Amino acid sequence: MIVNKLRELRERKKTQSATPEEWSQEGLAKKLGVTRQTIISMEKGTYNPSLELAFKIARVFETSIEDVFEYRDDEHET
Amino acid sequence: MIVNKLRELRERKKTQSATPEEWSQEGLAKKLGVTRQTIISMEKGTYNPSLELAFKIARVFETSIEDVFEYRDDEHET
DNA sequence: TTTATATGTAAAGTATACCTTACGTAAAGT
DNA sequence: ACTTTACGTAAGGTATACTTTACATATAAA
Repeated sequence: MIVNKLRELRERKKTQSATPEEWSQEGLAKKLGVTRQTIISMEKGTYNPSLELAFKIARVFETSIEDVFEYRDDEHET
Repeated sequence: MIVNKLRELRERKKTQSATPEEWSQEGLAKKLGVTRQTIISMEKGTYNPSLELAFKIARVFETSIEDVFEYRDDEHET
């Protein structure tokens, strides 16, 4: 299973940025070229991004994929 | 677009391993819990893995996602 | 009270990751 | 010659990432 720090990273950017609207869900969606629904679902953990989107996210937050997303083995794997 | 070093990494493991069969396409597929078709398609570049599979791959090759996969912007993006 | 901004939910559709099965080829060993 | 191992291709199916549209709620500002 994959957990992410998306909301945390976004909120941090929002408070630190001179233009917080850039870091609303909608602003982030625009930066990434996806819809707001996609951001919501990822923040909720409803689904995981594709590898390509994960790369874009890491780039936007100026960090690595491994810093945004964490992979944990579940004991119940198929 | 995403490019990967899968084939290269797999071949290296194959020659360096005491048990090269482990690192055939089929052997790798078993390690990752996917089918051989999935390995073939990724090595060919036909499709990109999910983030979860990318994590598993990095783990199996004892390295990072960024070391296995590279993200390049194309000029022609939607 | 009205308007704008940010967040959330739901449902139906499209694109693609991944699976299953089946067949083809080439090399190496018996 | 035949068997095994590794690699490849093709086609149809399932799961899920992502889209589109529409509606709802809370807050802050006019």
